[in-house]
Amino acid sequence: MIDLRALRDSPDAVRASQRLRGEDEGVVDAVLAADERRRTALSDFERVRGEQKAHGKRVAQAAGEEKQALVAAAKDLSAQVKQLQAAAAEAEAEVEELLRSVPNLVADGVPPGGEDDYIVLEEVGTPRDFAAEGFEPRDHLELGELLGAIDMGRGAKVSGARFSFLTGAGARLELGLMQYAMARAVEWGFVPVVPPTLVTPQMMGGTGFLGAHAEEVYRLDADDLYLVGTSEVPLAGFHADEILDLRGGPLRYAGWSTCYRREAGSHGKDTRGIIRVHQFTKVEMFSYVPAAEADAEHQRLLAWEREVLDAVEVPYRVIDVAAGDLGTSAARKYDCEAWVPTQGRHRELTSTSSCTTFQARRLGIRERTAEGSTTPVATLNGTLATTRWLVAILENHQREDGSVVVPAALRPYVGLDVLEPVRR
RNA sequence: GGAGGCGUCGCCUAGUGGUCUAUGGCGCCCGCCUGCUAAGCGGGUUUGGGGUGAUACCCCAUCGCGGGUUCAAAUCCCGCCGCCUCCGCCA
Repeated sequence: MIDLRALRDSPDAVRASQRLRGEDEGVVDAVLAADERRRTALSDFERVRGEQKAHGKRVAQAAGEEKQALVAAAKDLSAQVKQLQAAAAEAEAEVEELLRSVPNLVADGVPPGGEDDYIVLEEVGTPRDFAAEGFEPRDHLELGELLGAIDMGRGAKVSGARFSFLTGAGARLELGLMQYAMARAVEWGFVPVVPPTLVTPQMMGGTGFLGAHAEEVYRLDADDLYLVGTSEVPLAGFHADEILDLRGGPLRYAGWSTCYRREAGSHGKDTRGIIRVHQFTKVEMFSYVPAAEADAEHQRLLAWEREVLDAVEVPYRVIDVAAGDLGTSAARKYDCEAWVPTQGRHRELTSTSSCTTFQARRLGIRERTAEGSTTPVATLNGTLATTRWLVAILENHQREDGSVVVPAALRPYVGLDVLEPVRR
């Protein structure tokens, strides 16, 4: 949720942000009008409520007939209070609802436009020239089947489309990758966390996932809980309604979790293999920092992502995501996309978002200021590893015989130097 | 799943319908006093919001959360959540 006071102060900044995102600007005037009504209604209620309280004290001290008369008058006041309170609550709710519908303010410098209007910041590494090496690369699923690592058929049998089994070398590679990412995060000072993956509507809404993309999340109707699509949700909720002490530096957590996504809007897209599945695992970084340090922390998260990408030795590029493709909560987002040889294009492996104070406002996460008051913190998140990374690792490190060389950094965690085809 | 108990400010705690502004202590902050770190004295110390874009002042809400009863609710009633004790069931 954006800052109501900031919207009052500079409505044009909010309008500009909405334009950049391709969203409705009219909401700004609607909020301003609703806020005006809210403040009037609140003043009315508070004035009469004050009268009622003062009157109540006189009732308490009176006795006999005098008391009877005072109670009669109190009934009238009580009726008024009830009505004014309801009106104030309604006005309050209206502002709240409108304000919640506004996505985060886009940061300065974010490229305008939609999904295809990203800016490439940097390209790292060089794709292998398989033609020069004299063989046609196999795609990740073909390799996965050769290696006994990925089983989509049985995934579909047991759970339906877009579900897979990782078996043998596939399971070892996945677990090794996650362990490696987690070990690095711990080395950088992150607190490792295994969070719950079922969360309340408050947490899902507070992190911004029940807005435009609500149809992407699984909901358990019987329990009114949601399955998280990322551990960002429980890691943000971890400190909900708390006042943090950030004088000693940012609070950083690295969550490992299974993630669930309905992929409702992507029918027919990436149906082969494990590029886009309903369930995968992920190691996610999450930082709580003073609002003024958000940009600096964002750069640090990006740098840490790149360290792990470098360690798995796949070519990748860094993009600055355009305004129209930011999530509800993000003010700025950088993605790292790995080269996938058989697709001849880059695919997202990591994504780091600065949510500035947007999530913190909704979730009530503040810090104590030097003056003694409280102020919302900034929250940021970034990917350190996901199941999708297996796609890039398998394809980029394959050999002509179908074996796959495990990146050196992962070998101690995977327990294998080379993944070999299995006999059937 | 069943029975009982509990939930008050950072911590502990008093408070069974109105009696001043929810007690009191610890801790913490400010000041005074004091011949070193102690003691004593005085004041302050939840959070959110409104007046109001204000470090002062005034007001409203806030006693786990949400409803209800009442002129009036921390207090009475209902639902939910959490913790503790016990019972049952289960990996």
